[in-house]
Amino acid sequence: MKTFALVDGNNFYASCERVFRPDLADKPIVVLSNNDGCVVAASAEAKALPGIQMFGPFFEIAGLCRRHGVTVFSSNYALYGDMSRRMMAILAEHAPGQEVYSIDECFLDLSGVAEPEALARRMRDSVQRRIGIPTCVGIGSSKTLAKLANHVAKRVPGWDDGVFDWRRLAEADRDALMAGLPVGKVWGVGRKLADRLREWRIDTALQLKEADPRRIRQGFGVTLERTVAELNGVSCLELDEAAPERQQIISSRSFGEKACDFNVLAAAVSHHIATAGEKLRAQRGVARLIGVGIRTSPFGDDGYNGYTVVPLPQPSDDAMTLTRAALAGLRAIYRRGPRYQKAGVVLMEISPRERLQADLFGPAPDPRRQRLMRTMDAINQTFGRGCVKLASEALTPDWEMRQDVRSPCYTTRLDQLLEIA
DNA sequence: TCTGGGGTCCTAGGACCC
DNA sequence: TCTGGGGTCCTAGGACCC
Repeated sequence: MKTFALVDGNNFYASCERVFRPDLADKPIVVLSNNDGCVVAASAEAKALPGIQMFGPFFEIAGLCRRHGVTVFSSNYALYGDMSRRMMAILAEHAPGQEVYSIDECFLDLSGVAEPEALARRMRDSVQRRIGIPTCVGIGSSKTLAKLANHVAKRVPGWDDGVFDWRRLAEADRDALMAGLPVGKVWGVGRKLADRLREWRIDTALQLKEADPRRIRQGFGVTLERTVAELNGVSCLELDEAAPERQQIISSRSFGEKACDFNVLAAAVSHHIATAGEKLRAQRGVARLIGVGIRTSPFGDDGYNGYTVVPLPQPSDDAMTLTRAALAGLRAIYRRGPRYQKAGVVLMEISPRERLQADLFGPAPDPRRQRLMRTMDAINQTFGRGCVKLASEALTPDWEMRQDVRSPCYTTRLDQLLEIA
C-alpha cells in the first residue's frame, strides 16, 4: 500500500511576509498578484473579514482594507521563491521521495513509514521552527486522497489541527466525513465540472467516490475516471520527482500602464521570449512554433486581441533566433491605436534537443551560439535575471509592472537584509 | 483617474484529404 | 429524390490549478 503526503504552507505568501514582520502576527494581511491586480493570498485574519475574496480584483476591496487596517503587499516572488526552496529542502530531509508541485506545496512518498502521522507532525514542527512558516499535512493512499486530507487538516472543524490521515478513521467514519465535502473540493474538479456532476446527482466527494467508473468515463473522460479510482485508494498518479518537461512554455504579463507604442510592446515581448527561452533551455528542449499575443483589457469595449504563430525553419533554443521570430510575429499583429494591456509569448511543439541533432539533415547548430547561450544562462543564474540580455529587451523600460507596496528581498539581497533595531 | 494574474494541458470542432 | 465516412492536423477556447 502506498502512502502519500501533501504538505503546503498556510496562506504561503502572507506567511512569508509575516516572517520578517513579526509585528503583523495575528494581524490581517493580503498579498496581491502581479501588477497589484488581484488578491492571491490572505492571512486567516484577513480571510475572516467579509468581502475579501481570493482572486477577486483588489480595487474593489481597497477601501475595506483601509478601514480594517489590513496590511497590503505587492507580490515579492524573489522572497517567496527563496522561502519555498528552504521549505522544500527541509521537507525533503524527512522523506525518500518528493515532488514539488507548486511554490507552496509538495507531495512526499511516505510508503513504508510506520507512523506517517507522527512523522508529519515532526515535519511541521521542523519547518515552523527553522523558517517560521506554518504548514498543513494531508495523508492518504493516493495523491488525490492526500490532497483532500490536506483540505480536512486545514479547514474541516474538529479535524483541523494541521495533520490528517484518512487511515485514522474506520471506513464508515471516512465515508461520513467525505459525505460532508462538496465535490468541488476534490483535486481536478473545478467549478464547471462540479456543476455538471451535480446534474448527475453527484454533490459530494463520497458520491463521486461511489460513482460507477464506466459511466464517469463515458460522461467525463478518463481523467475523472482516474480521480474516482484515486478516491477509492487506488493510486493512479505517480510521484513525479523530476520537474516534468513542458509541452508548452508561456510567459506573459500585464503592463503597469497601458501601452500603445510598438517599441514598448517589442521590449516586453523580447523580455518574455528571453524568460521562456531560459526555461526551454533549462529543460534541454527546442521549440518549433512561437506564439505571440497582445491584447487590450478584456473589460473595455474597444477590445483588440492579436495573436499569431510563427514557425521556425528548424526547432531552436537560441535566444536570438527566438527573439527575431517573436518580433516578426509582433509586427504582424500590431495595430496602431489600441491601448494594450498585456503581451505574451508561447513556445510550442517542444522536443528534446538531443533528438533534433540526430534527426535533421540541415546544417548543424552553430556551437559558438550554443556556448554563448550557456554562458548567458550561467551568468544570469549567478548574478540575477536580466544581468545579460539582448538589446531589444532594453529598448524601453516603460512596460514594467506596478508593485506599489512590495516588501524588501530579505533573503536574496544583501542590501535588503532585515535590520534588527 | 483608473484599476481585473499567470501557467499548463485538454478537447471540441473546423478544414482538409482520401 | 435521397443518401453520404473516417482519419489527421490544427487551433481557439475551455478547464483546471495555484
